[in-house]
Amino acid sequence: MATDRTFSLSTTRSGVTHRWSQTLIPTAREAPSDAETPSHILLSRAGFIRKVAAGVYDYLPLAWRTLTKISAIVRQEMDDAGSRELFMPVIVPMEFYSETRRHEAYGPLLFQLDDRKGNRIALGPTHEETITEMVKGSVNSYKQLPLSLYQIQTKFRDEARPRAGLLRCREFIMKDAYSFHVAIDGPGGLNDGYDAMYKAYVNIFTRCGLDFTVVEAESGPIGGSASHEFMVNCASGEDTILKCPVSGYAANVEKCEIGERPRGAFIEPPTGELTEVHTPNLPGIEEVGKFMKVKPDRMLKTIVFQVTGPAQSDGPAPAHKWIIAAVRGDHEVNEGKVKAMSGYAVQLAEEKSARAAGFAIGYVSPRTINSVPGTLLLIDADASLGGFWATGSDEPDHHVKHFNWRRDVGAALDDISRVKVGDLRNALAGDPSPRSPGARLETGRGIEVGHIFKLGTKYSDAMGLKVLDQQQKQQAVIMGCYGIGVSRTMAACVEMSHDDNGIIWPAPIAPYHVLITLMKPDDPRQQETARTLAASLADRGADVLIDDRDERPGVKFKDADLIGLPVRITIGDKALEQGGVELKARRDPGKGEVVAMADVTGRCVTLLQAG
RNA sequence: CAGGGUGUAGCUCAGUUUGGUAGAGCGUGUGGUUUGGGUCCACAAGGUCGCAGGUUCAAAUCCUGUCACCCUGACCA
Repeated sequence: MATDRTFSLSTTRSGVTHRWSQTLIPTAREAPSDAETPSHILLSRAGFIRKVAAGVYDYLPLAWRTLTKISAIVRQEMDDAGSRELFMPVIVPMEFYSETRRHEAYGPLLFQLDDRKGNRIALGPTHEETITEMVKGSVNSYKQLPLSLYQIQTKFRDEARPRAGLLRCREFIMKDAYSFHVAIDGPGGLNDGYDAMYKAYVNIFTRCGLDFTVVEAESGPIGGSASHEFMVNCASGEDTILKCPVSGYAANVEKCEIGERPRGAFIEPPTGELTEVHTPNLPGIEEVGKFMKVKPDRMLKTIVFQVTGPAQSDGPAPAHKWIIAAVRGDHEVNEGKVKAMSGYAVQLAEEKSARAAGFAIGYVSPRTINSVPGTLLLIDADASLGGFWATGSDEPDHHVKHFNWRRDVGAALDDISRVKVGDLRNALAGDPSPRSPGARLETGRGIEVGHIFKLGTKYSDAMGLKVLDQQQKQQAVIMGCYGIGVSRTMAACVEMSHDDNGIIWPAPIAPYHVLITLMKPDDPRQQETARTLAASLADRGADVLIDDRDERPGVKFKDADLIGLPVRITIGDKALEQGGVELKARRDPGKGEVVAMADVTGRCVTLLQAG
C-alpha cells in the first residue's frame, strides 16, 4: 500500500501496512539443534534471526523492525535526557589504547586485525577511547560542559564462549553514552548526569514493556552507589540478583551487602582433639566432606589471595603480601569484599608462588596466619563462630577435624592488624537485609540489559582530556558512561515473555502491532475488509502485517502464535456473515471473539495501549 | 583456556561398530485432494558426507592432520 509522501513540516505518525508475501519471515517447525534457550529457539523458529557464525547473527526483517523500535524508544529518551546522538566508527586504531592500556585489560576479548600497511586495528568493544579522543579535540572550556553524547552501534567482543543466541554474542548492537562534567556535585555535575541517565533508563525499559529490576553493581572509583545494572527479571537469566522485600534494596551478587550477622568471640572450647584425616584425590569441599562425613557448612574453606597493591593508586603501600580468606565450606568468597575489608587490590593467588611461600593450596587452613610471614587473615562472620570445624591440614592430601579458632590460631586473633572478621562472602537468599533490620534477602534471576556507571577521570587522566576551568586552571574532565544492549534487550524480552506456542511481544516493541489473517486470501470480500481495516489501523498509528499467504488455516494460526504479534484479526466467512471479524490478543488463551467491523480499530487500539 | 561432544539435503536426524559408491521426516516444486489450529496422495528437484592427506581394487565408514560448531566450567568494562 502506497504511503502518502507529500512534504510536510511535521508528520503525524501513521502505521505501516506490510504483506507477509512481500517480506521474509522464514518460520520453521524445528529450531536449529544448537538453540537451547527460549529466546534463541523462538527467534530462530519465528524467522527473526539466522546464525552466520558463532555469536554472529543475521537480523531478518521482523527482528530489524523490533530493534528499530527499541532504538526509537532509546533515542527519544536519550534525547529528552539531554544527550545528543552521534556515530563513531567500528574501527579503533590500536594507538588509542596506548595510554589506557585497555587492550591488555580486554586481552583476547578484543577483536584485532591488520590493514594492508600492517597497522593494527581493533573492532570497538565499546568506545571510551574514541569519544575521549574526539572530545579532547573539540572541547577546551568548562563553558562547553556538561555534555552528553550517545550512539547506537555494532560492538565486537571475541567472547571465549558465545552462547544462548543473542544473549551472549560476539557482534551485537549496543547503545553507548558518555557524559562529561567539570564537577561531581552540583548542577551539571556527574551526579546530575548520572541521575538523568538513571531516569532515562527506567523510562526506556518501562516503555519497552519489560519487567525489570535496577540493582546496585560494583562501585566505580568514586564509591557510593556509583553503578547500577538494569536487569530483566526472568528465571532463565544468567545473573543472580538479591532483593530486600522491605526496603527495596537490590544488588547483584558481586555487590550485595549482608546485614548484621552474629560473629564469634573466639572463646569457645575445642570440640575435641585436632585430628588429621588422610583425604587423597578429593578435588572439592563437597567430596572431602562426604569422605570425612562432615557437612560443608561445618567446614572452613580457606582461599589464598595475593596483594597486588593499594586499593587506590595513591594509597599507602600494603603492609601484607598475602591474604587468606576463610568462609564456611558452603559459602563463596567475594573478591570485592576481600578488597574492601583488606584495603588492598588483590587477586587470587598464583598457585606456584603461593606454594613457594608455604601455602599447601587445596589444603590451606587459617593456621597459616602464623606460619607464613606477611599474611592477613580475613574471616567471614559465619566462619568465625565456635563449634565443630573441619579444615585443611596445611599439608597435601590431609584435612583436620575439631579445628578450634582459639587453640589453633591463638593470639593473632586479638591483633586487628593481622586478623579481621566481617562480611566476606556472596549473599544468599535468607541472609539478613543490609537495609532493613529483621528483613531477609530474596534471590531472583535476571538478564543484564543496561549498565550505568561513573567513570570519574580514569580516561581523561590517561588520555589528557582537560578543560580550562573558571579559575583558568587545567582540570581533568569527569566522565560517566552508560550502556544498553539493544539486541540483547530484544532477546531478553522473549525470554521474559513467551509461551509454548511462541513469542508474546509487548506492543511497543512488537515488529507489527496487528496481524490480519485472511482465511481466503483470494476472496475479494476478505481482501477489501483487510484493506479497510489496515487503513483504519494505520491511521491510528498501528503497524499491520497482513498474512496473505495461500496456506492452510492451521499453518497460519501456528505462525501467528509463533511470531507473537500482540493482536490478531482473522477475516473469514464465519465472522463476516455476522458482520464482523475475529479479534484475539496474543496473550489471551482461546479462540478470540467476533467484533463488529465498526468497533475493530477501537478495540485494537485499546488492547495495544494496555501493553 | 580445561574437559566432553558433533560435523551427512534448507532444517531435524539415521547410516560409521563390520569399507561395496547415500537415506528418512519436515521444508521446497508440480499435479490432484482438502479448507477455522502445522490435510491427504502421487511425482520431482536437492548432498564436493566439514576440509586436506593417507590406507585400499573400493572410504560417509579405517588412519593422520586440520577447521568449524555445540555443551559444562573458567572468563565476562
